[in-house]
Amino acid sequence: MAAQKKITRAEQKALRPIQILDAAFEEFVRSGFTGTRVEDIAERVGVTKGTVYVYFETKEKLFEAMIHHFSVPFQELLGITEGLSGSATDRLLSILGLLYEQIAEDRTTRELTRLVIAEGHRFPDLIDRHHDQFIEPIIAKVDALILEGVASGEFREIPVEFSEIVVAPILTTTVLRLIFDDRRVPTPNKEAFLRAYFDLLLNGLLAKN
Amino acid sequence: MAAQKKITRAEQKALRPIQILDAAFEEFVRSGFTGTRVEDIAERVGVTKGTVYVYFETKEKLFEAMIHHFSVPFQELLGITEGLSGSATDRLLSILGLLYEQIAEDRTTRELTRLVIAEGHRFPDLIDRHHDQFIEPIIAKVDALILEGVASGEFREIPVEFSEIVVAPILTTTVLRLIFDDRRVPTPNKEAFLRAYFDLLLNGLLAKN
DNA sequence: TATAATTGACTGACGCATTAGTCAATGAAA
DNA sequence: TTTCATTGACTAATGCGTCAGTCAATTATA
Repeated sequence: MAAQKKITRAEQKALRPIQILDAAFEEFVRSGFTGTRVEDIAERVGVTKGTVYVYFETKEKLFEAMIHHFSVPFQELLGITEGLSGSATDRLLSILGLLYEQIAEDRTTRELTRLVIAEGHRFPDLIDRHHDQFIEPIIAKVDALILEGVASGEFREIPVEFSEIVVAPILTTTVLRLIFDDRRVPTPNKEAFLRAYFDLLLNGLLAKN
Repeated sequence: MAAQKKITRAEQKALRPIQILDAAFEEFVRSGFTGTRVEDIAERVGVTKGTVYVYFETKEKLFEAMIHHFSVPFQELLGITEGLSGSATDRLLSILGLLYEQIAEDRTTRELTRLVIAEGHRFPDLIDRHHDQFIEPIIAKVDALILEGVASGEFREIPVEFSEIVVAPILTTTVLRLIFDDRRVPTPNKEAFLRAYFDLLLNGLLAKN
C-alpha cells in the first residue's frame, strides 16, 4: 500500500547521525545529561548502544554535537530582521514579535534554554556559545533600534545598558512555560499577550495625559 | 584563641540534619540530582556516607527535604508587604523592589529556581509547591495592586491576566545571572536597574506628551 | 540471471568503574 | 560501664565504553 521507499545502506548510514541527534535531544531534555542513558537514546532510534558509539566518541561529545545541531536554525532569524522598514516603533515591535515566536513559542529553543540553565556548569563552552550567538545579538539589535528611536524623537531617552528589560517578557514566558508547561499556568494566547506587552512597553502603566 | 564552644553529643546530633541539608544544597546546585554523590555531601559536612543515611532514608528524600528547608524563608516576604501604605504606585514599586532583592539578588532563591527548571521532571511535587508558594502569590499580589491603581485612577486599564509582564524584568535578571553568573554578562547595579525598570514600567517608551 | 565473495553497519555480551544503600563493629561521651 | 553517633567495608545494581562476531546488502564472477 504505502509507497515503499527503497533505502540503500549508504542512505541509511547518512541518516543515522541525525536520527541519533534527534533522539539525544529528547532524552537529554527529559533526564538531563547525567540522568540520560546512552542505551535509551539508541532504543529511541531503534538500534543498540554500540551503534551510537560508531557515530559519536563519548556521551559528552554526543551532547555537544546535539546542542550544536539544534542551535543552528535560530541564527537565521537575525538575518531576516535586516530587511525591515518603517518607524523605529514598527521595527522594534516586529522584531519583538519574531523573538516571541522563536523563543517563547518554539519548543526546541525553550528546551535548549533549559539545558543551558541545567547543564551550563558541566559544559562551559555551551554558556559561551549561548551568549555569543543568542543573548548578545538580541541585546545588540534591541539596543540599536532603541537608539534609532531616540535619535528620531520617537522614544524617550532611556538607559540603553538595560535593554534586557525590554525583552524580559519574552524570556519570562519562556521560563514559565519551561517550568509549568501547560499545567498550572496556561499558555498565553499569542495575540492577546503581544497586545498587552506592546501596550505596556510603549505607553507605560500611569494614567496621566 | 577562638572561644572553644563546648558542644555536647546531643547538640551535635541536633545540628547534623541542618549541616547535611546545607551541604546537600551546594552539591545538588553544583551537579544536579543524578550527578551528585551522597558521599560528596557527607564529605562537605565532614562525616561519611553512613551518617547521611542515619538522618535521611534515600537520596530522593534528602533532595526533597533540602528543597523544603530552603523554600521556607521566602514565604515571610509576602507577609511583610501587608503593612505598606501610600499610593498604589508607591506600594507596587515597593513590592517590586523587595521581589528584586529576594529573587534576583538572593543566591538561594536563584539556585532554587535553577533546580526547579532542571529537576522539575523528576520531582513533580516540586513544581506544584513552587507554583503554590511562589509564582501564584506573587502574581496575585501584583494583580491586586494593579486593580487598586486602576480603581483609584492612577493606572490605565491593562489586561490583568498578563501581570507576569510587570514582574518579567525580575525573573529575567534571575535567569541571566543563573546562566552567566558574573562572567560575560555583568551583574546590574541595583539602584540604576530599578530606576530604569520603574521608569519604563510607569512611563513607557514613547516620547509623546 | 544466478551464485559466490566481500563488505561494513550493527550487535550484544563483557570489562571496568562508579555509587546507592546496609550493617556489624567501634570508640568517645555520658 | 553503658549508650549511641559514627564508621567504612561490603553488596548489589547501574551504566559507560569496547570489540570480536554476525548477517544483510552490495559487488564481482560465471
